[in-house]
Amino acid sequence: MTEYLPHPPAEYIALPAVLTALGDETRLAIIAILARNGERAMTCGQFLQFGSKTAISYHVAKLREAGIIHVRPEGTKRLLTLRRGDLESRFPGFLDTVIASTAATLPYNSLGMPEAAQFAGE
Amino acid sequence: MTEYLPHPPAEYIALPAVLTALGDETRLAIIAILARNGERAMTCGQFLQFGSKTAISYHVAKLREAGIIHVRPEGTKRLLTLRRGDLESRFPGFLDTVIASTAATLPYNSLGMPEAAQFAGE
DNA sequence: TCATTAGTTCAATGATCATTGAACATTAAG
DNA sequence: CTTAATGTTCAATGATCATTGAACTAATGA
Repeated sequence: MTEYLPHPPAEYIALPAVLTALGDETRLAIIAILARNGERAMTCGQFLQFGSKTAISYHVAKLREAGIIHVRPEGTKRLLTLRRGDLESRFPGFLDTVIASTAATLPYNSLGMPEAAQFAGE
Repeated sequence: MTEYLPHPPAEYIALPAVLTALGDETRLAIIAILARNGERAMTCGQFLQFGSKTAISYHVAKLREAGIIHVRPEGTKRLLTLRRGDLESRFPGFLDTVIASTAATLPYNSLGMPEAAQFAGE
C-alpha cells in the first residue's frame, strides 16, 4: 500500500478540472479546512463528518486527480496537503479568492478545534 | 417571448454553483469571451463556434441560473452580459483570477475580431 | 402575408456523478 | 498471531450532464 499515488505535474493542472473538482460542497469544505489548517497535513479520517469512508475516499481522489491536493501514504493513513504553490503559480490568486469566498459560507469551525493540538505529533 | 428570465439575486449566488457552472470548457470559453468583450453585450449566436444552437442555449441557461451572466431578451435575440459587479461583491477577486487564468489557455482570439466593430450598433 | 432569423423546448441517449454497503488490503498495536 | 485502525476497491443505484435533431415560438423584414 506504500505505492505512489498519481498526481498531475503542476504544468498539467487544468482550470476546468480544478473548477469541476471544487464545484461540490463536500470537496469545497475539505479544501477550506485544509487551508485553515495551514501547513499541517490532515487525514481522510478527519473529514468523516462530511460523509462515509467511501465517499471521502472518492472525493479525496477527485481533488488529487485535479491537482488540488497532494496525498502521501504514511502508515495506514493518508496525509493530505493543499498544493498551494503549484496552484498559485498556475492560477495566481485563484485559490486564495476561493478560500476567502468559502470562509463566509462554511459552517463555523467545522473541525471544532479550539486551536491546533489534535495533530501536535506528526 | 418578451418574458422575464429568472436570475438569482446577487446575495443568493452560491460558490459551488458558480464553480460547477464554470467547470466546463464551453462555458469557460463563453465567459472568457464575454469578459474580453468589455461592457458590450453579446448574443448566443456569437458562440455557435462552440456547439449547436441547442447546446449554446443549454450552457447559457446554466450560466444564467448560476448567477454568472445576465440575459436580456431584445427582439429575437438575447443580450448576454457578465454579472461582474455582483460576482465581485460576492466573491471579491474571484472572477478576475478565473478570467486571467483562462486567458493563457483560450484559443487565440476565438472571435476573430480585429477590434470591436461587429456590435457597433446596439 | 410569407419567409427568415434567433433561440427554446422536448425526448432520447450515453456518459459521468455521488453515494452506499460489502469485501478487501495494509499497517500498527497488543 | 490476532485484532484494530485506516483507507481502497467493487458493483449497484439513481441522479444529473452534455449533446442531438425535430418541432416549435416569437420577432423581423421583404
